[in-house]
Formats: sequence, C-alpha cells, structure tokens
Amino acid sequence: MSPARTARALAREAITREILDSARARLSTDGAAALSLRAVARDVEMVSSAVYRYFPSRDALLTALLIESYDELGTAAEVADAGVADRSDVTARWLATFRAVRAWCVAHPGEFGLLYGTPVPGYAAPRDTVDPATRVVRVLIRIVGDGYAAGARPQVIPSAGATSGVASPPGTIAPALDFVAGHGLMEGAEPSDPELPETVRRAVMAWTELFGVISFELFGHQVGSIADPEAWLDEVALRLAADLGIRA
Amino acid sequence: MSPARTARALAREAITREILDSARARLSTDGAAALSLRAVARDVEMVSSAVYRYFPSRDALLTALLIESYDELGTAAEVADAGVADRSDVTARWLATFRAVRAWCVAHPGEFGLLYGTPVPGYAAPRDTVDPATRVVRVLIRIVGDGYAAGARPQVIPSAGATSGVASPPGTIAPALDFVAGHGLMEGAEPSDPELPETVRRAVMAWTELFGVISFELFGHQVGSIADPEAWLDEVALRLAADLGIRA
DNA sequence: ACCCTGGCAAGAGCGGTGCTCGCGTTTGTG
DNA sequence: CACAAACGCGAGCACCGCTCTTGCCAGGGT
Repeated sequence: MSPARTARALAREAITREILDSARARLSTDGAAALSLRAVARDVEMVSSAVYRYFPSRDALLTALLIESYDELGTAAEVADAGVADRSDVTARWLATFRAVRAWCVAHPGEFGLLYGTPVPGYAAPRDTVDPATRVVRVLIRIVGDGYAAGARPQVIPSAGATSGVASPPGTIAPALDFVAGHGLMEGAEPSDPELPETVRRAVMAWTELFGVISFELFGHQVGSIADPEAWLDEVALRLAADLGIRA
Repeated sequence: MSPARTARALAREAITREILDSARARLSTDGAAALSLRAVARDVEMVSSAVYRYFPSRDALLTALLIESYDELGTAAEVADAGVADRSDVTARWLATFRAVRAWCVAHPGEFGLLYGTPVPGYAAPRDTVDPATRVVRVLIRIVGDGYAAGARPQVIPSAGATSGVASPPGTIAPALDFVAGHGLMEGAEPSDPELPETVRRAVMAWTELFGVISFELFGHQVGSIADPEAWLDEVALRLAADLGIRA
C-alpha cells in the first residue's frame, strides 16, 4: 500500500516538504537566481551538505519548485473556471480565471518570478515542466473555444494580407495547433478546422496579455501609472473578452 | 569645448565605456542577478578593486546599465516611428515600432532581462530610471492618439458596468493620465478629455501585450507553440491595431 | 539475536562573490 | 617644480555553491 510506511520514509517525506517550503519562502526574498541551498539548510536547521541527501543539486530543487508552482497555478485557473456554475457564461468564466491567476501570482511573487521571470542562468528546465506550464493557457483555449462554439465571434478578423502582405504565414503557430489537437482540447475540432487557428491565436494573445499585466505589476513597471492593479486586471480581462467577441 | 581634454579624463571615459560594454556582454551570458563585478574586472584586465574607481558599487553599475539600455530601446522605438514618412499611416508606424522594439530586445536579450525580467534581489532602481523607461509607451500613446485624432475608433468600447459592475473605478489609471498630461503627450488633450483615458488605456494594454510577447519569446515560453516569433509579433501587432481601431 | 548494509549529519576544503583598506605610482595643476 | 588628486594593485573579510570524507545509527536479512 502506502510506500511510506516506515518511520524513515515518513521522516524523509516530512523533511522534503520542509525543504520545499523553505525554498519557496526564500524565492520571494532572494529571487530564484540567488536561491541559496545553504540558506535553505539554515532555515530547516540542517547542515548544508545534508540537504543534498534530499535533492542531488540546486537544479533539482529548482525543478521541483518549478513543477510544484506550475501545478498550483494551473489548478487555481482550472478550479476558478470550473467554479462558474453557468458554463455558457463565458465572460464570467473568463474573468474568474483571470482573477484567480493574478491572485495566485500576487500571493506567490517569488514563485511567479521563477516561472515567468528571467530564466535562471545555467539552468534549463527539463521536459517534465512543459506540461504543467501549459495548464493555464489550456483553460483559456477551452473558454474561447466554448464561446466561439456558442456562436460568438471576434469583432475583427484580420484577413491575410489586409495590410500590404504583413500577415503571418500559416505555419506560425502550427506547433500550438498540433499541441491543442494532441491534447484533445476543443473536442470535435480538427487541426484543419478553420475555427481552431482563430481560437488558439486569440487565446494565446490573451494569455500573453494576462501575464504581461501581472509581470508589469509584480516587477514594478506600473508604479506611478496604475493606481489599482486589481481593478486594472479586471478591465483588461473584460476588454480582451470584448475584443475576442466572447463577452456576453 | 570637450570637457575631456586631458589624457587622464580621456582614459577614464574609454575605460568606463569598456567596463559598461563588458558588463552588458556578461548580462547575456550570466544574467542580471549574477552580474559579477569581479568578472567584468577580469574581462577588462583589471583588478576587481580598480573597478570601484569607476563605479562605487555593483548597484551603481546596474543603474548605469539600466538607464543606458532603456535609452537605447526608447530611441529605437522613436526612430522607428519617426522613420515612417506618411505620418497619417498609423498602422505602418505601429508595426514599425513593434518590430523595432522586438528587434532591439532580441539583439540584446541580456539587457532585456535586466529591464523587464525578475528584479535583481536587493536592488531598487532609482528614480532616474523611470523617465527613460517610459519612452516606448509614450511612442505608442502618441500613435494611438494620432489615430484617434484622425477619426479612428475602437470597435468596442466597454461601457462601465456592462457586465454586472465589474468595470474599473475611474481612478484606476489616473496616475498614467496625469503622467501623459504632465509630459505634454497628446497636445491639446486635457486630463478631463474623455478621449484621453481611452487612448492611454488602449496604448498601455498594447504596450503590455508587446512586452508579454517578447518576454515569452526570450524567456522560452513559446518553445513548442510558436514556430516563427517574428511573424507572430507582426500578427499580434496587426490584430492589436485592428482591435484598437487604428488600422487603416 | 546478531551483524552489516545503507541512509544520514557533520565538517573541511575549493573556488567564487561584493567590498574595504593601505600601498606605491602616475598625472594634472597651482 | 612641488603638491595633491586620481589611479592600479594586492591582501583581506565574510559570504556563497558545491564536493568529498568521515563517522553515527537504525533496519532488515540470516
């Protein structure tokens, strides 16, 4: 049954948890790049070398933090969307998701910096992190898809080459389309479906704007310009929904 | 009337330049947070303590890099906008500005990380940096303002409280409006002008999206989803212009 | 009930960091 | 010409991530 039956395994689990919590606390104060394994060791009252029994390197600890944080954020987005009873009210689902994502990021600025800030030099995130990292945008794609499936349409659909041949070649976001199809998002829609690219492009743009807003807020680019970040995000969410055409 | 007549002052200027260049080169490889004064000292073949004759601290060096980079980026944006001969072709000015900003950021990923990535822990940017930092968004505000002044209008103007009282209170971006008025952007428009808030709000949103796209590209959040970042930015720029209503 | 294997903490050591201080030298100026 | 300011150097302090070796002690096989 439970693989953690012995006292030894139980203690190991508890200490691992303690190390992760201390490391996440350190993220907020020192930043991801300066995450100090020694500082974490002091926090949990162990000698620095002892921590290496639990995480073979600082990079391994970073990876664990990365996956755990991406999962928390993704869960927050999914829970927020699922919490709207009226599934046809895409605007409410949209706003709830935006608010939940911002709320998590504001509550965990250190983790946000790790996820969406400057990459830690010398550290490359392993493949295990890309799936948790896409959970938020998947929620957005689903909401936009539901809205479009219900008949909503963007106000403006830029036609290819509308302005002197500057439109993107069709292959620009092809990998994203394959990803969406491969994950079974937007069931019934095939990669060749002309609706799919528009849905994905709009959702990816909104995803970018969402994290741009949060990034500017948390990284201090709004000081002196945005007085109320929370209200500003609401407004951005609603304007995006209107531009997307999914606003009720 | 060069103030650097003596050989000593000339040498000081040259060495200062050399230090700054080495530091900026290090930004791309090691990241801003790990910028090592000793490492740049080795690059310029000086003893670490000698560098302190030119920059009193690592933070001072960081500030110099910040201001220099913000100014370069701002100049790139201004030059790109000014380079469009037909001033009434706001779409061309818009696209040129977007492309120039991305081009600079892609060419200087280290500096971009310093400007828009995770803040360096323990370092707070002084006031001198906020004016250079706003040069890009000022260009965007001007273009949107020109477009609206010429009669263009957003397709959708969300009316306050259109969706169950979620609209932002009017004071949300009040500081930004004061800033625009104080800098004499959009001449003729007063803070009470109902056109001004819409212009600024749209420009700030576009500014956020622009840096969100670049941030995702440079920080590795597009791997596996966006095949052609350059084409993607073009598309985003044009879609934003269309949503803004300034597209020709 | 024994003993031995393996998880664990401790500590020394290596090379790196920001920064300070005292030294001798070079350079511009009164 | 002599004095003072600016300059480069090297040692040194306290910290960092990480490696390696040493010794302790609990668990499980016989």
